[in-house]
Amino acid sequence: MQAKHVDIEKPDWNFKSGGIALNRQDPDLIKFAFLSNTALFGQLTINDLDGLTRFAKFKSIRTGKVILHKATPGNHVCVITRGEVKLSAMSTDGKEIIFGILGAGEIFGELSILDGRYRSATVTAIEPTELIIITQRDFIPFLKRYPEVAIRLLTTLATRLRLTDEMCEDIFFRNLPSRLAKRILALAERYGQQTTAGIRINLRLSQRDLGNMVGVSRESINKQLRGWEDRNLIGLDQGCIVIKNTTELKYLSKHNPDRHCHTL
Amino acid sequence: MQAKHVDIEKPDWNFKSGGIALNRQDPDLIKFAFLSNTALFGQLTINDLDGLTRFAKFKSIRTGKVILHKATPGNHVCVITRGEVKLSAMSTDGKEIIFGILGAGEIFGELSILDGRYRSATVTAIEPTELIIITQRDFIPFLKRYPEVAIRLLTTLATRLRLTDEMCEDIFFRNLPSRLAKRILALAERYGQQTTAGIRINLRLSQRDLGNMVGVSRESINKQLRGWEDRNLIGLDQGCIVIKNTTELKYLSKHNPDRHCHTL
DNA sequence: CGGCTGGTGTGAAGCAATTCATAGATATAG
DNA sequence: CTATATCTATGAATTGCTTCACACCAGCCG
Repeated sequence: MQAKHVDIEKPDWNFKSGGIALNRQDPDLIKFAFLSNTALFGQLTINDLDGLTRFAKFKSIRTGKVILHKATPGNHVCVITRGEVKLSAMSTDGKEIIFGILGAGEIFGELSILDGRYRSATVTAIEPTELIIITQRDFIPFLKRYPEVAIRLLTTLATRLRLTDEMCEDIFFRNLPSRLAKRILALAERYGQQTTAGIRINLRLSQRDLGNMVGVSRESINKQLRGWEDRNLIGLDQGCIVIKNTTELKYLSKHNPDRHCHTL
Repeated sequence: MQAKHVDIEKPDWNFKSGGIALNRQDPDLIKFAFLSNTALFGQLTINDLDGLTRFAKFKSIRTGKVILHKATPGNHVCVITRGEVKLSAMSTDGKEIIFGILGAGEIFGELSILDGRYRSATVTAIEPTELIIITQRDFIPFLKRYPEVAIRLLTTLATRLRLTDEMCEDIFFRNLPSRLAKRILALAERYGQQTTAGIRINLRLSQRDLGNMVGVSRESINKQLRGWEDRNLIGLDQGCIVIKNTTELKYLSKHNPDRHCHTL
């Protein structure tokens, strides 16, 4: 049964649960089941979470659909129950930068809730995605009532801050091969699956996406990947990258060469 | 009276206050006087703050001294009561990236407290600086006890996350002139002082520092600044940049040219 | 005081990565 | 089941910025 599609930006949600197997059960129970598995809201009882999810809604998003737009106002946070989303920004001339990818159990949209400013990035589903949407009205009082959740959220933001700091560093300090190798290894850390051929990254990423994650052009990614394929460092399996020589890739990623080393 | 110098990394602080006019008064009162003026701890009473500052220490730092080192463990946060510090990271081959500058009333060192990992950046005093140092042992329980402070800290982190995201965007999307113009205008926003010649940026920054803030070489900064000086967009006053034509600089900063526009 | 260190100023040479151009392969929509 | 995007592939031309090399200047310190 397909969930009714509702535009998240317009607050006319008139359904309580959608697109999930537990469709006909008590919505509060479903919300609890999801949230109690997240790092942020785990360790809380269903009674604790009641105040948080009273006005919460479910929503399903199709691959490729934008969930929220950078530079627009927003007053809700989203918890991902299924799927993957990318956080990104576009330049006026059509270039894109991908800040990161979030998956099940993770939260986004909290920045606008916290500082009242426009959304800092565009969020797009890159897999079929299900969300629980929590309003600011529920969220902030909840943080005040459960300071340990506020502190866990602080930890989450700390982690993200570290990641973007690191992204800046990498762009400054490393060249294309080093950045790309590092990113591929990071992706493998999260989406990698051991196969006979090597570690398969189970995430459909175009070369353009990869370029936007690392800050180089699509063509450069292509040439680098082909180069590595020729050297048998990586391979392709149905559009997914397979790492065949982790050691060498790690070497490339560690090395931050600014000269005095051929980048082959 | 010069405050005794104490190495912050070694926990042998044996003084309670230093280098400030109120030297001989009650240390708790001094701490309160400072903290109640900060965005984070304002609106709290001296009794509220007692639990936070029981083990807090003062410290003064001379210009150029490193306050804490990236990639080292740490279990204290610092509140700046006077001066300016830069957050930065170094590459293996000696390049530096400056993430930002913090001044009086602002806090740093909180990331390691929150996620328990090593310091994410090196912090260096770029002016004579005075700090209140708060231990993790005091800080975390305080956040739990005063959730509104935790939420204000969340807001602070949200702001910083936006800034680093924006930094990544700028490096991806903008070229040197655009980035530099934007940064200079941002500096003017904070350190600018209206003079007859224009807006004077009251902060001693070498061209190298400026380069490290926008991610280009010292030489490139030099050439760009000289170019703008020739066109009378900016001037120099005792090593400080003076903005003479804000309109034009704003135009340059907004324009994110990737071609089809001469960057002179 | 004279030597050293660190900042500024500027051209020439080099290069990593982009842009451009083009073509085939592969999806996705209608 | 075509048609229209979007992705991959690749070589040639271009370029913005870096690196290098050098000269000059100011402040600091033993």
